Formats: sequence, C-alpha cells, structure tokens
Amino acid sequence: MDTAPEKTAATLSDVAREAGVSLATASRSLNGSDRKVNESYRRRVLEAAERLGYIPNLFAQAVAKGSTMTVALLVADIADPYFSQIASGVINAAEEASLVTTIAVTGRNPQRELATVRELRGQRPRVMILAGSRSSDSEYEQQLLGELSAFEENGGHVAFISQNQPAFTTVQLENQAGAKALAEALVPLGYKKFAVITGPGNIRTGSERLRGFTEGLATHGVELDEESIIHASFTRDGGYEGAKELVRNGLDSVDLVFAVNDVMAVGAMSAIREAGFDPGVDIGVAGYDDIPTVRDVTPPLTTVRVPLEEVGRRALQLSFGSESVQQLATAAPVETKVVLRDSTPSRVR
Amino acid sequence: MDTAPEKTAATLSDVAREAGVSLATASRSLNGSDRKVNESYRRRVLEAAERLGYIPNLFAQAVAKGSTMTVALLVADIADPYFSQIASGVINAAEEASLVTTIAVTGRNPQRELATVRELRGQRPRVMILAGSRSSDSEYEQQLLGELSAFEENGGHVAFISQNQPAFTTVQLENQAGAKALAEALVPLGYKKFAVITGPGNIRTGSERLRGFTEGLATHGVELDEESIIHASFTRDGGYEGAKELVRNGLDSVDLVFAVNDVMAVGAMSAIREAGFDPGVDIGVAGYDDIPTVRDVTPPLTTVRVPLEEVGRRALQLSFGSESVQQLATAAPVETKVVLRDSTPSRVR
DNA sequence: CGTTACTTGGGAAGCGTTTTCCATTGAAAG
DNA sequence: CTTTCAATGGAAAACGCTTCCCAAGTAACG
Repeated sequence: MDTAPEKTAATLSDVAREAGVSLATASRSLNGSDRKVNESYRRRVLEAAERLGYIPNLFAQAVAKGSTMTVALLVADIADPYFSQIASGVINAAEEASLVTTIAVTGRNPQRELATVRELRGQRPRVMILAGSRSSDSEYEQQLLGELSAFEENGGHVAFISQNQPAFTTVQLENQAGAKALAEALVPLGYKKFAVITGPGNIRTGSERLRGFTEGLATHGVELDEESIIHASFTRDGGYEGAKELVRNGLDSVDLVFAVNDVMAVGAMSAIREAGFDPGVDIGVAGYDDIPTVRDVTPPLTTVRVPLEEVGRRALQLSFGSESVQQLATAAPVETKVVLRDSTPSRVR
Repeated sequence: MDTAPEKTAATLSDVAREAGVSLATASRSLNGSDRKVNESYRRRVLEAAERLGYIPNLFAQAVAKGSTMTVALLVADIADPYFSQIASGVINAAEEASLVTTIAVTGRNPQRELATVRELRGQRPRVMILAGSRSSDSEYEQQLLGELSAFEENGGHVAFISQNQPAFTTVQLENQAGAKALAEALVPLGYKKFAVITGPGNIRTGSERLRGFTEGLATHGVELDEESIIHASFTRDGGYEGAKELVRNGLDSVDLVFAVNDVMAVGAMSAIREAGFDPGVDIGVAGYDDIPTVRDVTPPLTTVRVPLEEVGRRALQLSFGSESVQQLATAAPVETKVVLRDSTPSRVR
C-alpha cells in the first residue's frame, strides 16, 4: 500500500522559522500590510515561502481579519442558460476583485431557498446575490427577507436580480417595460390574436412579463382573454407542455404565442412544430431574455434582449458601491431591447 | 443617515453565555459531536442559539477542525451548457453531502488555469474538480500537475473530468469510443464524404473525438482526408466560422459534417443554412454531448449522449471514495450512447 | 460500603492567521 | 551629548470555533 506521506501544507509559522524571523514579520511581508518591513527580511521570507510552497490559508485569514473573500450566488438552476450567464458575469467580476464565488441552487423551491440562505450565512460572505425567479409565496418570503435583513445588519450585503425588492439593492430588469415594448413592436407587424405561456402564478418574473405584455397590447386596443393565458412550469419542458395545451385548445385562431422566457419559447416551438404547424409561418413565436441559443433555432427567435452577463457583473459591483452609487444604479435599470427575428415575420400585406 | 446598528453576528461564546454553559458544551450541543450532553443543557443551548439568531461560522469551524466544507470546480466557461450541466451535477451532489461548491473559470487559458489552481489551493478545498478541455500545452501542464500533486500530498483530492490523467482520479468520458461509435452508425446510413470541425489542436477532447471518428470511418473503409478537417475555436462561434470555411472550400462534395461538440454543431448548422444549404436535407450534421438544446434546433441534432449531470455528480463521489472504489469507477467509464436524430436522415434508397 | 469504571461539564490549548502593543534602535533636534 | 521621535522587529492577544484533558459525579460490582 503506497500510503501517501500526507505532510500537511506549510503554514506561516513554518515560513517564519525557515526564514528566521517572527510570525509577525512573515505575515507582514507576505500579505499586503501597511507596515514597512526591511527589504532584506522581506526577501528572506519570500524565498522561504517559495521554497516551502507556502500558500496562505484563506479561511484562517478570514477568521483573523473578520472578513471573507467570498460572494455567494443563489440561482434556481445553474444549467439554465439564463442563470448560467448571470453566473458567468458574477464570477468574472468577482475574480477581478479577487473574490471567490460560491454557488448554491434552489430549484425554485422557496423552502429550499430559505434553508440555503440560512446556511450560506454561515459562510459570512461579503455579498449574497439572489438571482431571479423569486416566488411571491408570502409565508417564506417574510422569513427570507428577515434572514437577509439580519445578514445585512451583521455587515453583509445583499443584491437581488430582477425583483423589485425595495429593502435591498436590486438590479432592475424592467420585465414589465420590456414585455410591453415587445407587444408594441408585435402588433404593428399585423398580429391580432395572441396567446401567452407564462410560469406558475407565484413566479414574479413571469407575472411581470405577462402584465407588461398585456399592457402593451392594450395600448393598441388588443385584448388578451383569460383562455389565451396558460400557466406552465418555468422551464423548457414547461414551454413545451404549455404549447401542447394551446394546441389542444385549438391553435387556429392564434396568431402569435409569447412565452415569457426563451427556454420556454424554444420548447413551445418544438411542440408547435410537432403538432404540424410551422413556427414563424403559420404562427409567430416570441420569447424573452435573448439567450445565445435562440439565434440558432429555426426560425431565429424574436425576443427581448437582456444583457445577462452584464447583469451579473453589475449585481456584484452594486453591492460594493457606496450608498449613493447604489441608489443611482438601482434607479437606472439595465438596458433591455426588443430584437425582432424571423419567428415573427411581418404579416401586413 | 440611517446608519445601520451593525452589531456583528452572534458567536458561540455569546450563545454559551446566554445559556449559562461553557463554550465546550455549547459547541457540543450545536454541532454534531459524538459526546453526549444532558438533554436539559442541550435544550437551553438550542434555545439560546435560536434567540440570538446564531449561525456557526463555517470558516472558523474549518480552521478549528483543520478540514473544510468546500469543493472547488474549475470550468472553462460556465455559460457553456456543457460545463453548466456538469456544474449542476457537482453542486447537487455537493449539497447532498452538505459541502459548498466554489466555481472558478479559466476561459481555456492554460496560464490562467494554473494561476487559478494555485489560488484555489488557498481555500484548502476537500476536492478540486477540473472539468474538460484541458489543453495539452506541455509547459503549463507540467506545472499544473505539480501543483495538483502537491495539493494531494497535503491531503486534498483531485478529480479530472474527461481527460485521461493517469496520476489522478478521472471520470472517463470515452471520447474516442463515442466518436467511433458515431462514425460507425453514420456510414450505414449512406454517408460517404465526411468533414469534421474540431477545436484548436491543443484541446484534447477535440482531438480524441476526431481520432475516434476517423477510426470509426476507417473501420468501414472510409477515409477522412486532411482538407476535410478544420480547426476552429471550441465554441458556438467556432462552429459557425468552421462551417463557413467549409462552405468556402466547397461544400458540394461533402455529405456530412461532424462538429466535435454540440454547441459547435449548432453554430455550424446556422452557417450552413445561411449559405443556402438545408441541414439534414442537403447535408447531414452531427454533434457530440447531447446538450438539452439540440432537441429543439431544426432538424433535431444527431449526437452522442453523455450524461453530463451524472458526470459531475460522479466526479465528486469518486474523489471521496476509497482507493478501490476509485479504481473501479475510474476504470468503468460513464455510459455514452449515439443518438440518431433528423439531422442525419438515412440516405440509402 | 469501598473500589473501579463510566459519564459528562468545563478549562484551556490549539487551528493559521492578523494585529495590537511593546521594545529596541538609530537618527534628528536641541 | 542628551532628549525626542519615527521606524521596525517580535511577543502575544485575538478571531470563532473544536477538542483534549481533567475532575466531579454517578453507576456498577463484589
């Protein structure tokens, strides 16, 4: 049995001893301290560290300093492109600030989300970023908000993405305005009879987009009746099933289906196609988010672009900014923009 | 200015004092200790903790115990579905074992990868999982391997995904065998003239898949000439550009293009379509990985399924397993399977 | 009952750092 | 020459926890 030697990693005391200096001096030479240390000492320490392959223990540092290098990110599902893009932005921004990102997933389960937040607090992260799809289930919501307030009172920062969460820093995603703009861009193309596939009632992002869309239609005097709104799970399969239901209800009268996010829209398109309709020809389809893949489905999907990477980045920066910067940026929402593609060709003449 | 009170979080001593017991007893009642503590004491501690909103400081625990609760995951690009699915598996498995996952991205840059590994060591994670696309650039590779060995010598675990990295635990992805099987499934469908879009020469996953594919063709007496192999970046845009190049070189003689991963294949399909060809009709297209979106592109993409979530999960489990379990599982690669879809219809008769 | 053997609380050491505080030195100032 | 002060090294306290070790209490046993 080739049992490994398993000598534990070199510690700072090892380095100090090796260099023949005190612990204090070693610490000061290695980690950015304001205290000056004689160049010759510093060199000796650095060399000793090199020789021993010393790597400072981040956790011990955190304990000693009373502040950590971590930012915690909560997402519903990291495999969903929406979240993985946000994560990408957060991670990159964090690395630039030499912070470490830890990710936890909630699976859109409020109960689990609450539990996760609680556990995450144990990490004493500098920032906790909660991304999207917060449910509006009030029982848990209260507790969640309470937990987060406590976290902030102990010196942590919280940033929400997408929710308008008055008590905390938020990267506003303008779901309602974006969806409204989409509707207003669609009507002039000649679409008359709309259907919407949205998420479960308790998912805010979905409701907001639905509301905005309805509003946009109303502006043009188009009404969206109850039967054309169908609720499904917030995933690709949800979109697929939603469209199936739409088909069952008789798709013929419908002009255009708006799925409240791109993955749902993509699923819907597949279902529509399977039902023998030709998306983009027989019926328009639109999504929301502009995730990368929608350029590559056929036909390319009309959607509302939201710069997800940028959003993640911004969430991190915001949570560090001074009060005023936060106010400002919270006030100035991220730029969303309607992107018309072939899935919604013009129908006029 | 509504300056927050900013009382720092309750500590274990606070709890002990509040409950009127010693630190030791408090610790033992709260965190799973083997030592039994009198029920009445335990209750008092628990109540005190509740009252104070005490949450144990994970880092302090880690320092005290000399072992951490983190697993570090290194990916090239978290926004790439390939990696985000793996990440999903890792995170879920980690949470089940109540471990915290930290993610770092390397952007496929060997230099950055090396630096990241070095920094990650500072976290003293229980496990470090390096996912895919390791380059075979020997200069950095040596240093990387050295860094990892040092990490293991200090008691850490390392798991590779996809690479056959003899010195470390590895989740084998059978790239070569999978691609070979794909080729062997494709030839009988009547395809004769193949082209391959692969990654930069130094990305192993790409080379292995290319090699397997070539091998599979050879089995059936089909040869793949140098000009039909084009190198591009390992991303969607790489696939797109690669296909464009293929088109420029004259696509007419080509029957089927195999892109070594799905995102590339999807990009390639778009380029092919833009060039006026009809993928799946004029020309077959195949990818690799079976990421979720390929079901929803048109036509649905033929590919090789690799259960990415499962792979991530397994990577984590493996790195904890006993020696023998590791050997076994390292030996038993994860199951890959050719999935024929409409992008490669049969051409015979 | 007297011994021995468990239990179980608490004091204190220890984990790997940072940082406070003191002590020493040497130079500038009078 | 003293006196004062800015520099800079080191001893030790501190961070928030776990755990070793001891002592006191209780149970078991002959």
